[in-house]
Amino acid sequence: MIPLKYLLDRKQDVIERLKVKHFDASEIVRHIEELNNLRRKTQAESDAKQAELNQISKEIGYLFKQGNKPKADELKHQTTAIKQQIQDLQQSLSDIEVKIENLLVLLPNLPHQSVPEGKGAEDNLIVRQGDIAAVPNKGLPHWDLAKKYDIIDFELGNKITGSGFPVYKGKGAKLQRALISFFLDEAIKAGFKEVIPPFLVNEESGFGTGQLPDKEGQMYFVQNDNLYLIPTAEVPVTNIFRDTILDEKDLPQKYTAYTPCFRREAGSYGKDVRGLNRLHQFDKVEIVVIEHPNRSYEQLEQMLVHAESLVQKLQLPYRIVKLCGGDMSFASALTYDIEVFSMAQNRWLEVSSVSNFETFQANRLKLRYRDTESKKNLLCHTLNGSALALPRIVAAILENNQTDRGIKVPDVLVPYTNFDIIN
RNA sequence: GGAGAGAUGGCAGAGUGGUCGAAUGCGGCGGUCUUGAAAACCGUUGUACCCGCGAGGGUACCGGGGGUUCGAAUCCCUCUCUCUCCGCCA
Repeated sequence: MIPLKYLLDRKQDVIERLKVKHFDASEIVRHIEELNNLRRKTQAESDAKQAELNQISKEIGYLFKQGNKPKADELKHQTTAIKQQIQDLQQSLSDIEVKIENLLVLLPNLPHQSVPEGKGAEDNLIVRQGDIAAVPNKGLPHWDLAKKYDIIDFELGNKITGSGFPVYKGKGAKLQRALISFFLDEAIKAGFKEVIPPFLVNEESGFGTGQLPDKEGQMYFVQNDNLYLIPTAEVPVTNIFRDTILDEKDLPQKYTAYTPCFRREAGSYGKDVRGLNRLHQFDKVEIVVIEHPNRSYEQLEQMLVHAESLVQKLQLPYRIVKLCGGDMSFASALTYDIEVFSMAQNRWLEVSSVSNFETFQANRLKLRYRDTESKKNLLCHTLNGSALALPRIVAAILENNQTDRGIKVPDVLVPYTNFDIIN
């Protein structure tokens, strides 16, 4: 959510920048400005009436002490009308505030200056690309390999739960565990603190990171207890810092967490959902950083380098793209995707998304730091990235490492799996 | 799940209807003293919003929401959470 003050201080700039995300904000901004003027006027009136009532109440107390009951009773009568006025003003004030809030949440985050123009994925900017020459020419897609070596059972998952909930078996299960441990260990080496958060969150947390109110349909909801299954560790981990004021010297806060992720993925179909490409439940190691606004873009680059180092160590062919305005998420100011190439599917698979949200989440979270110089509480910047999501990494490993003898396990994983071939 | 107790500022902890945004202690910050540090002493120390160029003024907030009252941290209702005991349980 864009902070109200920021928005009103630079209306024209906001409207211009949101055009990069193909969002026309002019009507909403105009409406918000109107409502805000009304809000200020209403609060001023309400405060004045309150002050008046407080004054009278003090006098009544004083008169009672003096035993001047008649005078006190006389004053009491005056308060009836004032109280009614206050109640009415308070009611309009809260109505106005709700209206402003409802409009503010409609505005996507402002894209960073460097975000390229564009409609969709085809307009993303390729930042750098690894070597894909070494990728074997042809081979089986991972869903065939999974069956051949009996390591991932999609049918069985269908029976137990439904599509998109695979069962990992034998070396397939061990490979999951190995990847999780490897990713966590690498994150810890890079200075991230490991946490295991809850896998269900309440409504406040969903709102804090921006899943609620309008991406409700993407999350599984437990009605009896009013809880949501997390779609990513970003939600519980970032919410560690909800309603928090940090010391400036405590920035950055760098966290990593492994969690399963649950996504309803309503509306997906076709080749996108084949095999491991898009699941309802999958595993991911996430990195989350709370950073000083002056350093958040530097931090974003470091996080990208960290995620990139993982695909390098796994020796997977990859590229990094900077998302264009049309392909970016609602809450992000700048996003890099890391994609690995699968020759068997002949396509790029997104395995990581690293974003800077600037103050967009922090504003909702009320996550601030105390500025040493001004002594003011200012909004932090929040960032997060996958490091990494497992399913497509597994898909790429299976597809790109297939040999006549079986699937070759990447060297860095062997200490974790204790086997070097899946056959 | 049943019974009881509780929730106050960064922390501890007083406050049971009026001058309480809240005693006191600790912590933090600034200063005096000191070669330096500690101790001691003095001062200062919550958040948000509104008005104002500013100085400054106003309003709200004592777990959340609602109520009683001229006036609520204090009384009532309700929700949430914590603790103790009992039950159940990996």
